[in-house]
Amino acid sequence: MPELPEVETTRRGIAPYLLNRKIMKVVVREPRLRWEVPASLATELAGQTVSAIERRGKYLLLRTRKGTALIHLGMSGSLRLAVVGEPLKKHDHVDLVLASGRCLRFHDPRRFGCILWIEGDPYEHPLLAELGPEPLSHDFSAEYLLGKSEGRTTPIKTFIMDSHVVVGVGNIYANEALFAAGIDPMRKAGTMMIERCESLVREIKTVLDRAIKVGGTTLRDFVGGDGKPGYFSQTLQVYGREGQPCNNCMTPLKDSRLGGRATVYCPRCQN
DNA sequence: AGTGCGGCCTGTCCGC
DNA sequence: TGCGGACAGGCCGCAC
Repeated sequence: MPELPEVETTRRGIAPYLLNRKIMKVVVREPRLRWEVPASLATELAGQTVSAIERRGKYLLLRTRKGTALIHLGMSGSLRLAVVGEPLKKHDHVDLVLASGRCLRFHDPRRFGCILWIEGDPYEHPLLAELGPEPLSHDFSAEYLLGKSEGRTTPIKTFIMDSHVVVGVGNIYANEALFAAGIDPMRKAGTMMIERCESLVREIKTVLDRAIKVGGTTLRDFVGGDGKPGYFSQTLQVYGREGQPCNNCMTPLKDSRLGGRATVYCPRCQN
């Protein structure tokens, strides 16, 4: 389940091996991802040099002069640098082969991820054009959240997980940030006052920031390892702890479902 | 327009 | 021990 910190860690991990390097060949073993891998990916990306590796939300963009490979890791995807000829693991669906003798290997058991080929400005692509601000940017502020949430009746947790509001806040970090901010996940978004917006924005930034820093220590895993940096190394206060005592007040944590997602919170500390 | 839900997938876990 | 079913979740696309 790569969340934004994992995607950013992946970006940093693969960048040194891809930047200004030529993609010699693209091998698609299993095109049936969330969307079919287009034939144009192999025909157009082969022979191109990667000019930049960017991240927008949980999307990675491999930019070339001719176009952009847009990659999403979905729920179970990962990218790693394999040595060409290295035995394939189950669900190694796509290889981007480099001249160095390595290849960027896309692995995704559940196939919720995608790899698309975009020509023209990738940020005008429908998948990217309507996305909300980056959570770690100054555009994501208490004032922004207050304005955006006005009149909205959806629960605040569902709201902050909406990529059109702010990108990159997945279920785990939504639970953690709401606990840290002392906000009830079920609270209607439109009832948030500026002070609550301030603490929620602050905690979202803090939890993501911390996770990226932890991810940075596992960068070496992108070559020869399993390519899966983890948020599990950080202490989770509520996620997966339903029924256990709140670390703040010892009240048993409650769980419910919001938008079909596991939601865990402290009934005493969060309101 | 906003809200909520179905569907895509497979690995893991649980109960029988 | 083996088996089937529930569950997990990002995010689009649809229905209300």
